[in-house]
Amino acid sequence: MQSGERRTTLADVAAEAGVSVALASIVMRGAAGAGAATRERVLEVAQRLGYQPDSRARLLRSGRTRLLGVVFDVRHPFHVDLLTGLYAAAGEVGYELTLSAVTPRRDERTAIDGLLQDRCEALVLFSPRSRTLELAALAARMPVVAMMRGVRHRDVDVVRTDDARGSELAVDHLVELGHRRIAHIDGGTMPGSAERRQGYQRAMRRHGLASLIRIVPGGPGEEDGVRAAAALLAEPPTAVAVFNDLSATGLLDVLRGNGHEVPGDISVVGYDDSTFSRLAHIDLTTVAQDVDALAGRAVRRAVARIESAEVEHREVVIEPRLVIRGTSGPPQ
Amino acid sequence: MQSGERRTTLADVAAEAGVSVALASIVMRGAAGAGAATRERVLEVAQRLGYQPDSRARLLRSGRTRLLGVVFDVRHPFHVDLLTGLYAAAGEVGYELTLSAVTPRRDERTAIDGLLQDRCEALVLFSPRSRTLELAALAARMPVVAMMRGVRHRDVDVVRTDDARGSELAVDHLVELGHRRIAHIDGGTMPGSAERRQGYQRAMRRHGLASLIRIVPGGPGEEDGVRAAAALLAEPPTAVAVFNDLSATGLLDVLRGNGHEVPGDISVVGYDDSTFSRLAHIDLTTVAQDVDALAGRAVRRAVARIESAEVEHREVVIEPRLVIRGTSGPPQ
DNA sequence: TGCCGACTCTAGAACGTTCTAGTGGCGCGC
DNA sequence: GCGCGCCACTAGAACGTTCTAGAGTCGGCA
Repeated sequence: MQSGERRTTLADVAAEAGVSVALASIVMRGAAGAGAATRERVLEVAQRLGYQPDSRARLLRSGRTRLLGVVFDVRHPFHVDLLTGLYAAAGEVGYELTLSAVTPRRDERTAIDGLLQDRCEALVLFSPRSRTLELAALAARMPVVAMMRGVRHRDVDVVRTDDARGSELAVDHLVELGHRRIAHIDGGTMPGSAERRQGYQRAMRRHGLASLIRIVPGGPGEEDGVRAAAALLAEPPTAVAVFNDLSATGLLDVLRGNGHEVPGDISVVGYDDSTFSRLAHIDLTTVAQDVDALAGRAVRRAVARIESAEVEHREVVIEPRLVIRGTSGPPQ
Repeated sequence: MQSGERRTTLADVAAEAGVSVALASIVMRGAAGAGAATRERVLEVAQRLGYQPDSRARLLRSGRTRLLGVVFDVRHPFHVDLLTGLYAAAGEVGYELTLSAVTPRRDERTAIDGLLQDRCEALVLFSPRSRTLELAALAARMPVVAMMRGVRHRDVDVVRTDDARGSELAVDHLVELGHRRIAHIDGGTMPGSAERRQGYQRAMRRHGLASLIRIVPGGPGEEDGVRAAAALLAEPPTAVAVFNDLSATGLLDVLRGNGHEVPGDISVVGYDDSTFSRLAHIDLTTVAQDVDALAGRAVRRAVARIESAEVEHREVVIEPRLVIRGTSGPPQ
């Protein structure tokens, strides 16, 4: 049905309105240089014919796409939360987003390649797993903003939460409640894992608890929390700061399943403040990343690079915030 | 930095390889009509110059985009799960996906408009909230596949789970366990809500429990489950079939908070088998939608319409499957 | 009256690709 | 030795826009 009739083009509108294509273009773009009467007439005709500009042709000619490519991972609840902020931030500066998802069956390389063909003007990567070298190669071609991960390369911009500080907030909170034997389940090879681990260590030392430092290998998924819980329970601490909310959920489950009260016997603090951690049913004390700040800074940074403005600092670090809910309390 | 040097185009490759642009195009597309030696040489040059085809120009000329537009809602965990399947299904038939998200601050209309400019060849809408009339208007322009929602219009294709059957599965399971006083928390105005409600009613009648039918108004979110729980607890049933997993989670929380054992005092069955319902911590008995089947059928249907193949049935209905986990058991 | 500037409008090139319609050369069969 | 078909390849138009350069018109002012 739609295959037969060609879509209406600018030429159709121009012909119908009795003006040149160029003038019709001017009107459609809202550019200066068209009389009021003509403008109105062209718009009326466009409306009537159901004209929709062809962004491909438009962008082919103008060389600009005003498109930001975003790579996110469907498995990270936090990524999905962040998308909301990113759409809003991009809209404010007149840019569009084009999304490419990493899924269990679609890796980051594929996701990025998909975007490159779209000719977006900058790349925003959520927690990229790619090696610094690969990111640098990308950055040589177009502005690249890495989020939630530090990248040591002068061409790659970074917008992230102060993860070390986040971990410290968690530990400070637990110490304040009276805990001393506080363990940390880390994020394995995930971006941000090292920082959160170091923040934990630093805070423990600051509180004179260096000898009680205990780090259990973990990862980003619920199953990682489950596995870490097993290791932990041989000699249970009174509190645990976990790499992220998902892993914390896995831990919580094992704890409760084994008859440990939370927070009565053990307090648990997550990281990310993902939507599901807010579920009253989980009610997880957690370290919140400031979604709007992260999104806003990332977009503004990408745009600044596109428009080749001077940029002050390559790395933007956002303060985290502790959200106290039901899984943390004083030790017995 | 990237602004100075123009990106390498097909003409550059052709010049460097000493062939015409047309021939270079043939090689890059892998089309027939180029000698083996030439083919190899052109590919080598393209590789060396880091040539990336410009999809805009390519598609502008060929009129094809091989692009499927997908509208999903970041708030629905199930949508995100479904994306995984959709990417895989699209890849198999040589199509790409372009995503547009609905967020709390970006409505469906905006999401769809964004895609229209991308010139995708068909639209796949996850649980669309738009009125049938609007969907029909879209469908007049391009193939439209509505997922997880029935649409009564001959131009709109539908791929959905047999939601009535899903509800029946839930009720059958509960009856089999010995329950009789089974309530239903519905999904309000959500797509699929009416079908799931009717399935519940039908199953109750089939089991001779017509007089015990009890429908509590709900919705898709956790907060809807919380609200419904309040209404329910005035006179608690022994089991509840809930519109979806998120709402069920809200219900679960209130039940446990009020000292009701699950499944001891009350059994709860959700719907969707979203990733988080699998969290051991929630461990929700639920009705699973077949993600791969849904995704596969939706993509194949969209492609069939694009290539204007004859299509047998406008509506594809997938069988749901009951997943028994820890929130359902026999009544006391 | 003549000139200038402002304003509205237009013709045609350009963007990077694909597609159509060829050209030229070579081998083969008669 | 000629015609034919096939293969490798090419020139140039086409896609739907935007942009550049310039043309025409009109009013105001010296």
